[in-house]
Amino acid sequence: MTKNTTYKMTVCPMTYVLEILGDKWSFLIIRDMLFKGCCQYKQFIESDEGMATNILANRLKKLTQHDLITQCKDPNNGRQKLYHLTTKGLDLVPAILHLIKWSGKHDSETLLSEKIMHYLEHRFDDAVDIVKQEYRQKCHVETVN
Amino acid sequence: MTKNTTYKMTVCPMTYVLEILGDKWSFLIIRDMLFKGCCQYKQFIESDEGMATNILANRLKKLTQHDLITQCKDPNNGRQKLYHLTTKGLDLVPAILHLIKWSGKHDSETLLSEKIMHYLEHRFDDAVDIVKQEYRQKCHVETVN
DNA sequence: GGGAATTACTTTCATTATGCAAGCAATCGA
DNA sequence: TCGATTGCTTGCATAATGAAAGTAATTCCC
Repeated sequence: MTKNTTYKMTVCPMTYVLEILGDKWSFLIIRDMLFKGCCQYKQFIESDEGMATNILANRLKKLTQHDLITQCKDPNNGRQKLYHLTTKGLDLVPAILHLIKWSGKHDSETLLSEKIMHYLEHRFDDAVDIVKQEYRQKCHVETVN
Repeated sequence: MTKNTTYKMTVCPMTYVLEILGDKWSFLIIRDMLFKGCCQYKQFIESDEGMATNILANRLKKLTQHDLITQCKDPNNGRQKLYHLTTKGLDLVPAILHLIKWSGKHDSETLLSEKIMHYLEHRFDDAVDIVKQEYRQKCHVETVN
């Protein structure tokens, strides 16, 4: 199949992803895990956006039920739970980076640095690898320490 | 900047895109425009998902205000309006295709054909081009006829 | 060992969004 | 000119959301 072949993309369902992530908060939770290293309830609450506690609990449960994240007790502090992205969750990285790229391109007040923007535009696949790799390292450090 | 350079992706805002598209319906409207060729109010209403008329009107207005779509009168039928994606709207194609790809991969009941799935996995950039190209052709035909 | 602090929720209740049904105005075809 | 089509808008019942307060389990500190 070459690029010039007419290839009708007719049936393209996306209700599944919208069922799980079709709201304002779910994507932000995953973004905070990826880029801010959030893995505790407290950290999400303290994050910029000001999510209500009940909404956070609701979304963490939903994301867990759909196997995008896992919950486990912090071995060093029984009060705390640790939340981590699963492989299924990490699979969202390309989609999320495209959404971020789009935001950076079309939001005149974006906080996205030109450096990162440039990287997303010219080395997208590398960016995906880096984000995943950094996340896995972060996770490993946090769960082992 | 090579792939091996540690490149911290720390500031990655996506509130802008979620402000506009952070709900169940907005993405579906754009998907219907891209893949089902919907460009009239009626067509969106008749589409699978069963969107309420007030919600549709609300979302079309919002997407228009944010310049993702344009509205114009059908020159051949004054009762009808035609809705079309702008360049800014079409810029969402990569993100949407990744969301569709993710849905196809992780939804056990997906309707996405293996053929398209394979294409999304191995020729993603071509898929983006094809979808955009097909949409532009469709648009041209519809607005000129 | 006991009281205060921390963490992760849950509950309550006011506000907002959604969804269905019906209505309305402009346009068109006969 | 009259009914049908199209693209909305309105009213109202129901569901989701959000702020504030409460709760239970654990840990820290003396």
